[in-house]
Amino acid sequence: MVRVIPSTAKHAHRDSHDLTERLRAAGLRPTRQRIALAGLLFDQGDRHLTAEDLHSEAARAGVKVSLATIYNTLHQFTESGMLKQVAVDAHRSYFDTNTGSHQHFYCEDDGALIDIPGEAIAVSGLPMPPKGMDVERVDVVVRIRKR
Amino acid sequence: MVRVIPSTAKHAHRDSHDLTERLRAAGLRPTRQRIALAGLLFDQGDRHLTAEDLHSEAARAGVKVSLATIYNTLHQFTESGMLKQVAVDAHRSYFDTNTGSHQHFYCEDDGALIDIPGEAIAVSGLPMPPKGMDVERVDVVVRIRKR
DNA sequence: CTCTTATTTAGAATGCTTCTAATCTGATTG
DNA sequence: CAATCAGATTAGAAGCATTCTAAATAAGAG
Repeated sequence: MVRVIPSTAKHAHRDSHDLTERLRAAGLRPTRQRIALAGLLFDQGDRHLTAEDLHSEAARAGVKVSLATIYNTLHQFTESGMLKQVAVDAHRSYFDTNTGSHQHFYCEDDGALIDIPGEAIAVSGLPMPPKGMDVERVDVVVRIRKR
Repeated sequence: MVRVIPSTAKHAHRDSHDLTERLRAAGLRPTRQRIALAGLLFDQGDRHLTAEDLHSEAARAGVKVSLATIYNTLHQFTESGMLKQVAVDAHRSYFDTNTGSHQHFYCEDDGALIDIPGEAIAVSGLPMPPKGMDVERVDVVVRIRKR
């Protein structure tokens, strides 16, 4: 009986190459840790996760990475525009792999975030920002809870 | 020469009485600490401040209050609707004495918050919340920075 | 005034994040 | 391909805001 090489092997190779290029483009050395974390972050659609989430996910995936590196990497990815940081609650800070313009439902019961597509929503009547200041971005958080 | 009783004395008395009633209405015993903190919080218009801000303000005003009480009080006031908590940044958590519907500019350079009146701004195109959930409130944060 | 219960408090504990200094690795050069 | 060196990673310490704990204090009822 022939053991079929899983197709993920091929993907892993292709992805790893893409990720390497992506890191280089961001001015970051494609190290083992950064490639692994980028794989976890970007290989499964839009995600919202905390530093701790990513750390345990890496552990589960058998990637040995220190918590310090998790933080460094999340911040570097955020600075280079690969991630967006979402401040939703004094207690929880999420990193969002969807860097496009979009907004969130925030469930106060369990802390879950749900994307709201950017096209769906519109904010009107914004006053001018104070003199000498530019608008960086507009965040909308719709706080919801179980009825 | 007659020493005139400062008019603030009269106000202090009136305010203190009002505050006492307000605390009672919220189901909170009007203790020395809560009355003093309520005075600092509500006697000077709309304010955005952190626990640490209030603590040092109390110290400056000669009111002896522990930090634990500051936190307890801020949370109790928030639960009873006298304050609103504003999550704007992973690092800074503000309490807002303006509990009406309004939004904020957030200056990423220095962490300052500036009110945007609720009437000015409108959010349209909000999708329905997931089944069984109610919208609690919609927060808009306009992030600005120096040009 | 006494009793009961809520409140306050100092200080310890927690949790998340950043810092430090040492070690290691990726990339470049000879 | 070995040496080099700046950049990256790491364990653990440190930092900071917040919460917890257990004991002391103060408010309100009777």
